[in-house]
Amino acid sequence: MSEHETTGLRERLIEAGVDLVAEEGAQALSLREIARRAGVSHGAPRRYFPTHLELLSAIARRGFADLQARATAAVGSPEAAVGAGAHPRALLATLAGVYLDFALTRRGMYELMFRHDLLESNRLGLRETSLPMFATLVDLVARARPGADAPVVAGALWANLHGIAQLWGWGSLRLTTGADDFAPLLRAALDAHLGPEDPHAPVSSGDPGSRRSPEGPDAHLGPEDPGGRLGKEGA
Amino acid sequence: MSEHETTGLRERLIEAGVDLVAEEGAQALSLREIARRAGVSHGAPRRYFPTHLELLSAIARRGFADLQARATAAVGSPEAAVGAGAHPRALLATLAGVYLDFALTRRGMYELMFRHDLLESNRLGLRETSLPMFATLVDLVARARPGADAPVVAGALWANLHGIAQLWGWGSLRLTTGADDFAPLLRAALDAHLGPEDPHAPVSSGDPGSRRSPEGPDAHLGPEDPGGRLGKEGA
DNA sequence: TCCGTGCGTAGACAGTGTCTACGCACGGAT
DNA sequence: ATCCGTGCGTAGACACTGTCTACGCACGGA
Repeated sequence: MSEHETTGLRERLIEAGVDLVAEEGAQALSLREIARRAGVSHGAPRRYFPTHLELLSAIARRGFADLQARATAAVGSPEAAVGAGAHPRALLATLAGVYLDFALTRRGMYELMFRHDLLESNRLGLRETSLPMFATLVDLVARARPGADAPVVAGALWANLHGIAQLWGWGSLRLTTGADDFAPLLRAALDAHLGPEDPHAPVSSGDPGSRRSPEGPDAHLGPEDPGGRLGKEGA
Repeated sequence: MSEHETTGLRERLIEAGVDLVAEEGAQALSLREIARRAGVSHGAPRRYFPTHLELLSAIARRGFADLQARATAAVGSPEAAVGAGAHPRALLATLAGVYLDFALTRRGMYELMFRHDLLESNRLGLRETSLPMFATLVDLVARARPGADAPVVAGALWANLHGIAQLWGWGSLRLTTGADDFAPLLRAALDAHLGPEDPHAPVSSGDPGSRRSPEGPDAHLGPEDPGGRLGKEGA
């Protein structure tokens, strides 16, 4: 109650939740703890979020927006990027790297985003928040594999990324594959769904250095970072 | 306290949990509700399971054993099956179908099995319970794609199945792909990781009827059902 | 017969989400 | 200038949860 409370309580609650899930994980997001962090009593959130799930959904929406911002910062608009000479395969590798990097660095937020028992995924446009990123995924897949059923391939690829993120996140894939990095799994998934290597790529076919794009995707979003105001890193 | 309580309380608690998760879902698995179902007081489970997570882990272990039993019932030992003339690609399709069928019919149990925050995944050999099935997966992948890095490809394929199971389970993939069945996604994943179609398959290449194996995997485990004593379907 | 030990009961405690009643301060109308 | 109403946060209650601890009861061996 002492600091700069120029912003409304609703926003403060969401930001407290974003901070809390980043620090303590998804299971620490109790209604009362969020209220404590925001400096209000446990009954206060009810004025803005009638139920616990709605508050968690608002927090998760920030995560979706954050991920979306990172994606567009990395690959930009697909038409513009492809028109500028970028290859869809490389853009997809970058996008997949951004996705896995998000899932494995912001683990609590990613876990919350896919805990559908904690979210009201059906209402409130929460599901629609992840649709634009999937649309760009479909677009890039359609360009990378012109003959295929793009939505199905994109869905299978998304499922593969999600599965790698989760199974790698808690160590199952590290145990079974013996690898100490998720890069080979990502490579395998991309090669599987998009073809082994870009066959008629005029530049990257003879350039082995371009293969490290799935390993170091953050090089694309370091300087600009237009999604900084979403998470806690912008406050 | 009235019925046939010849079995010990430990077993009764696990079976009550298996029933409960099948009927009400994973979030209904409270310690006190399981005790209520077993007809004992809320403090009784503590004698056998020092903490809630250990009881949940025991229940999840039943799920892993159940899935494993269905898998071996469907494809049997890989060496024997392949030796008997079966093709690894078809066996993998059957195995994947069994996996997805399990995940989508026993949804509560599958959710519990991969809620690592509810399980003590690191101890107690719970993680080892899923290793033999992954070993057969690696074996079949090694036979289906001799040149590839089998553990990595098998890991990526497993992640793909897991992702499809989860994303399809709560409707995301149905929304994005527009399909009303997960079969095209499963086809896409198998084609991606194992090659588009078995190139030198002498039988199934011209037989479109063999393609329905991912859609109807239970035909393999109807009669024998060696895993019947695991879940509630055997009691 | 007595004792000890295994096993389940019962109550307490802190914590949770939800609901309800209560205040308090601010702004417009009289 | 006074009064009222309404928005907003407080505080307490309720049922429920997981964990801990003390108790009792029945059964088997000495």
